[in-house]
Amino acid sequence: MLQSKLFSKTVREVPADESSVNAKLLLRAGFVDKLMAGVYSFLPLGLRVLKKIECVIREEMDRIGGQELLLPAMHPKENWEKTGRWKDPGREVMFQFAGRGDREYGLGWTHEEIITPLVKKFVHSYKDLPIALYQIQAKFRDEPRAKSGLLRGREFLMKDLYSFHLEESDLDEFYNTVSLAYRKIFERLGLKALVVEASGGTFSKYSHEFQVLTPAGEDIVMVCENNRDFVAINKESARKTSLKNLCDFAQNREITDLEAGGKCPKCGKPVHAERAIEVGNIFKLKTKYSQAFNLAVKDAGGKDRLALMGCYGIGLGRAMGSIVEVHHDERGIIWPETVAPFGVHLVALQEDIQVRNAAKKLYEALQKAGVEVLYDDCENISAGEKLNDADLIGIPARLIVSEKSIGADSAELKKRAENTPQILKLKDVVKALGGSMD
RNA sequence: CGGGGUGUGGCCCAGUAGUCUAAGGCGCUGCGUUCGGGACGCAGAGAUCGAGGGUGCGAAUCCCUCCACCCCGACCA
Repeated sequence: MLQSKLFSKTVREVPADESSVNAKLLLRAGFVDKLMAGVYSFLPLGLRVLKKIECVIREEMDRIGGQELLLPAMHPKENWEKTGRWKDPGREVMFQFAGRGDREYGLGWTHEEIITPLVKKFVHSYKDLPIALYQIQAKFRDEPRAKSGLLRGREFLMKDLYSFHLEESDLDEFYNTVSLAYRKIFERLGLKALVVEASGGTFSKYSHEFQVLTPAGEDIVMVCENNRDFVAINKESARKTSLKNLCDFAQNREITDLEAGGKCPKCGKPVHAERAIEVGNIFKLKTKYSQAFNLAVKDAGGKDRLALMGCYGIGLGRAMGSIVEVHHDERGIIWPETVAPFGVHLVALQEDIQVRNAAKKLYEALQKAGVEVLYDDCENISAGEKLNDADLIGIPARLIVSEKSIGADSAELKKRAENTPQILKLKDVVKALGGSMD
């Protein structure tokens, strides 16, 4: 991609009304635009990141046997009346409106009311179970207070997976499988997630949240200092703690009666209170919705049995915002390679014709080699400005071509998070970036 | 929904004891000079001062109502 053709531009001034790190950086760097509180447009740069996140999630969902589908965003009132959620909590969180002939509709803020009757149409026998269906789609929630940039929105992309089982043991096993898949997803996204016991809220009593520790978070989690994930997150304590005897205790403050400094009920070590953002969660719904829609299947003995359900969500925009909260410095974003909008940022530092030619050659060679490259070919822009923009945008690898480097028949390859560049001969650049010349 | 804050060209803002050509910076357009960490000169374009109402000869500025955005709290898969 030629940067001179890129739709969005970086801006120098911090947006007036934003204080969250992710909002400031994503807006300044041109990844997103705010339409209103909690509702954002994803610009070309931001959409690339969102798609990368989507891709990671899709891969892991497919890997555990999930089948992707796409449900409607607009729902008829009737489905929601079946579960009683048109009034409560529908009245608070659901955008509801009337169409032609006063027929009432709502925008989906979750999809149990749609997926359950859908599954009922196709699944009649225990032989059809288990089944796991997921979608990646916009959710709408009339939040009392949208806030913190992408972290809490009124319209946001979410991956929601629903599973259906005959036996409880099968639900339990799949719940576990999803939990492991989620760990993998967040790891791939560059997010160190803590698995936390939580209340099921309006959904169920059985749930776990995947929490990323950050001061930007809105939850407080109580975590045992010997917690496996917590130890892994805090590298310092990891060195001190032996890897044996690790604990798995962590609870959302909403459901715990522990206080900071209290003793872990599992291992007796002190418990810490940490601020965190919930990037994913998993629930066992059991028969709550299969009952409402009478989703029953014949078991091997010919008897009708209600399907057992689980549901599992990840907010993509929230994940993106969380990544920025965790991966940035005073200069800008530092994207993990897995979600960076481009693999490398090629910067031609001067107007000099030799520099231009060398940069253009590199650009073409890299593209040919399958490397995603953003080429800053902008003219009449000072070196400092280009470098600052590159820092802000945060592509993890940067390739600088300049009068200096060209004299040595080389380019500088620099990691976004590091200061010292690696000097490479032009012919070796493509290889260094993981491409090959043919 | 309670509390606090803010609304002035695309962006950041000055101006709020009332005087009408609303200041500056960024960005944008043109010309020239620059070119390794946010360059410079000259010349330009661009504003229903959040909205509606009111009081004045006169309102960005005073009064009333409303709206939006941000933050804290409540709430929250």
